[in-house]
Amino acid sequence: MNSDFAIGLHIVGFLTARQGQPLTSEALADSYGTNAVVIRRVLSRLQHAGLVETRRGIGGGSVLAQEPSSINLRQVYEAVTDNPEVLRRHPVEGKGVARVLGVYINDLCRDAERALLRQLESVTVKQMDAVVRPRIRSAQCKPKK
Amino acid sequence: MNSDFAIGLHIVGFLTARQGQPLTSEALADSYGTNAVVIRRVLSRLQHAGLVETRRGIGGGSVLAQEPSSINLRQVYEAVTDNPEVLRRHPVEGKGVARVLGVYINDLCRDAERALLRQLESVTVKQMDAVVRPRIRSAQCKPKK
DNA sequence: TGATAATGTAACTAAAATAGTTACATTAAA
DNA sequence: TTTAATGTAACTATTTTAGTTACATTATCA
Repeated sequence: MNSDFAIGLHIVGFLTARQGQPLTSEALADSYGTNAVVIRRVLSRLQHAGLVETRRGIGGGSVLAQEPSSINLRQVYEAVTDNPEVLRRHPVEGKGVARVLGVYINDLCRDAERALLRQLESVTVKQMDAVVRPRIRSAQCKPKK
Repeated sequence: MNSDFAIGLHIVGFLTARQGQPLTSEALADSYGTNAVVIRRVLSRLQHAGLVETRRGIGGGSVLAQEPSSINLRQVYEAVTDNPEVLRRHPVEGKGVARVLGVYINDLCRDAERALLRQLESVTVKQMDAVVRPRIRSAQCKPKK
């Protein structure tokens, strides 16, 4: 697993907090702490999945392409991930015991991953924003006293 | 994620099917299709977790150290894994938005992983064996007709 | 129209993770 | 005491990951 899911959530979360105000890949990169190209590569995937829209040129940048309430975190995960597997598969070219075990183990991995995806699916971007945004405000407006 | 979980399950599954007959790392390696040292490294972890017992010397090898019914697959997973995280964390050294998002995203990853582990926990080695063993037999005694 | 500010993307690099291998010390059984 | 096994360190090759440079493309605006 690479960092693309964390980056994707960062992008989506940040864009949502901005409520339609476009953010540049540069701003996102500064925020996440990486290079703008790394961000653009993830943005490109989010675009293809229809989760984000990007405009070039002066005043350009990215915004969410859908309502935060209609995007769940599994969609983000799948948008940014080539291969959704998080557990390494058992080779299945073997024979006899090896093959039988391989098939069983791989089915099992799929079940476990399904459970993970169900969990991600149960959270929408809107729900994420509802938790995150108030914390951002209170973090920015320095703790009173 | 490396292949250690698949290897660990292979080991445990194979040992269980053997019902107390020790298997050498060489035999396990041939079965999985790797080098015996790779197997021994995983065996070493399974031993430390108390899931497997190994004896050196002639006639040596490994056997299960517990009843198959009292081992679940989460135990195998945790035995062979340094870091049980399957989703890459968000860096959390940032400030403001980055930090708030990071904390939220990491909590979320933990929840998703918990769902995956719960799934693994729900399957015992005995249950695995109950599915796998019959298939091994029928694979060995060539399909009739 | 031309300067500017943004994205898109290929190509390269450094570092880390992964899997495999060799070598050899240790242990236990026959 | 020979033989067959494990334990483990050290090394290598490959792949993955993250980051970077470079530059073409696109859009805005003065």
